[in-house]
Amino acid sequence: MRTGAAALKVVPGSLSALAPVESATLGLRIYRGLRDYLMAGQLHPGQKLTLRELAAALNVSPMPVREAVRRLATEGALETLPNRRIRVPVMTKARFRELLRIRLALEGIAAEEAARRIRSGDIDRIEALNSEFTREMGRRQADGARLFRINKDLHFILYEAAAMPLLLATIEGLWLQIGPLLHLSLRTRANSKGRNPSPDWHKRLVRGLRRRDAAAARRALEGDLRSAGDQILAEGDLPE
Amino acid sequence: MRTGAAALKVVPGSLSALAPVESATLGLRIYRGLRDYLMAGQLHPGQKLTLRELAAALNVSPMPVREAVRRLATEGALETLPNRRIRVPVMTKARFRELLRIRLALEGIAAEEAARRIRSGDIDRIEALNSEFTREMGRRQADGARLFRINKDLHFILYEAAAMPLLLATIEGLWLQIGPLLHLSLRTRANSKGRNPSPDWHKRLVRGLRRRDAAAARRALEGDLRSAGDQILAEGDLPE
DNA sequence: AAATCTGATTTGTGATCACATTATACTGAC
DNA sequence: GTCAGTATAATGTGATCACAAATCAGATTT
Repeated sequence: MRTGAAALKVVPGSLSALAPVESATLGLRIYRGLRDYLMAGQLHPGQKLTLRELAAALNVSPMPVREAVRRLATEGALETLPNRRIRVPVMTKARFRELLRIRLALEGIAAEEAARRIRSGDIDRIEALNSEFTREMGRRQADGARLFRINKDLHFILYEAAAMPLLLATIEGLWLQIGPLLHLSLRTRANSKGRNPSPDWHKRLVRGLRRRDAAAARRALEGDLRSAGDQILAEGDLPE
Repeated sequence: MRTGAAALKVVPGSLSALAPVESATLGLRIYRGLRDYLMAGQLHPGQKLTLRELAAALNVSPMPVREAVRRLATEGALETLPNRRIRVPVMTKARFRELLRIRLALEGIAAEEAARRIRSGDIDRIEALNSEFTREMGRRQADGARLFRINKDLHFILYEAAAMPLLLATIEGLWLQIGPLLHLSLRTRANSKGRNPSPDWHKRLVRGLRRRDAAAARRALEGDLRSAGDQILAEGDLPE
């Protein structure tokens, strides 16, 4: 028997819809919390953290915090300096360009594969999210956090449709590193609306998906990543 | 001051060649040991591990072992089942194909970039390693472990020459997952020598690098990965 | 015989403690 | 003021302990 629930003799159709009892370890929940916090841009680059401080804020012992922090460190979302200090990594232009190049390759694969396998319902969901996205983009005071969330959901519907779990995990790791910056850029881009000469890559993506055109889907996605990346690089906030 | 050594007033040319005192945490050393052990194919897929067992074998407390194991788990080199059990992941054909596709994309980028930046001395080193490789390949009883090590060193000279640290770390993570399998395949391929119609991809790679031809270097590397991958898939040892 | 139950053992997880190392505040000398 | 030196506080690391959950062996029932 694997779990307590599985030990019951399940009569088909009677208990099969039972929600599995959720049990995550403390370390895992703290990891997720910190991850979302980082993605939302709530921790700024260079900021130093301490285990005891985090533990006190979360009301747990330093132990599970240690685990969560070390996991984020191996994913590149945090950094342990040789002095054993923990901090949020600073994004340099070189690091950002490298990240972008890797993303173009991997998310491009995901786009191609998704174009072949995605169900039309998921294309509808992407289209709906894009409507929300452009609507929020058009507002006078666009909500950067909301834009980021919508954009992220939109992209990950695509990536999940590729049905490549290892690729998905790798892409998630990359987003974890660049998330906060995207967050900033979206707000800026929204405020500088009006003179936006770049095509609507999301819309092109949807068209490519509907046609099952893998190459077109990849081109649209690459255009989206590149335009966002160029914008961030052009803003000049990045050191080095 | 960062370290004790740096606190000394270093007279240029007198102490500057002092070897930095090496201090790695226990967890890090255990991680490296387990990683090399996994890469060498000493742990077979599906094998179950326990923290206390490893700790006893290494003569340390379970704590640093826990850290090393969890790090390997986030890198995909180990697996923690929902039952909290730890085991070496089993490689399925689907997972292997996905891995190969990601490797083609990322190691292809590294090959291109390396072709532009590599110094001729490193090309010589690659050429020398390839000589060793073909020599070992030609022996009656080829040493699979040695073949794997030579092949790995050869590839990583290339990847380091690309000077993309993030890309390098990602590629290392991928090798960590396929390492054991390559290990097996190389032995098999060496034993089935004679009827080997595939071109010498390593040699083509060296030629491409000398010509600074990024496209040729990528093609050669892709050919190498594909031929090794096809061989492993054809052997049929992989489940599912 | 095969399946179910039950108790003992072992597992990973989290808390607490000890310690070497590092950062920080403080002092005094020039 | 600026810098070297020192003492105090705080940090990450690793060991040890406690505990719930999982595993396994043997007993019992169907």
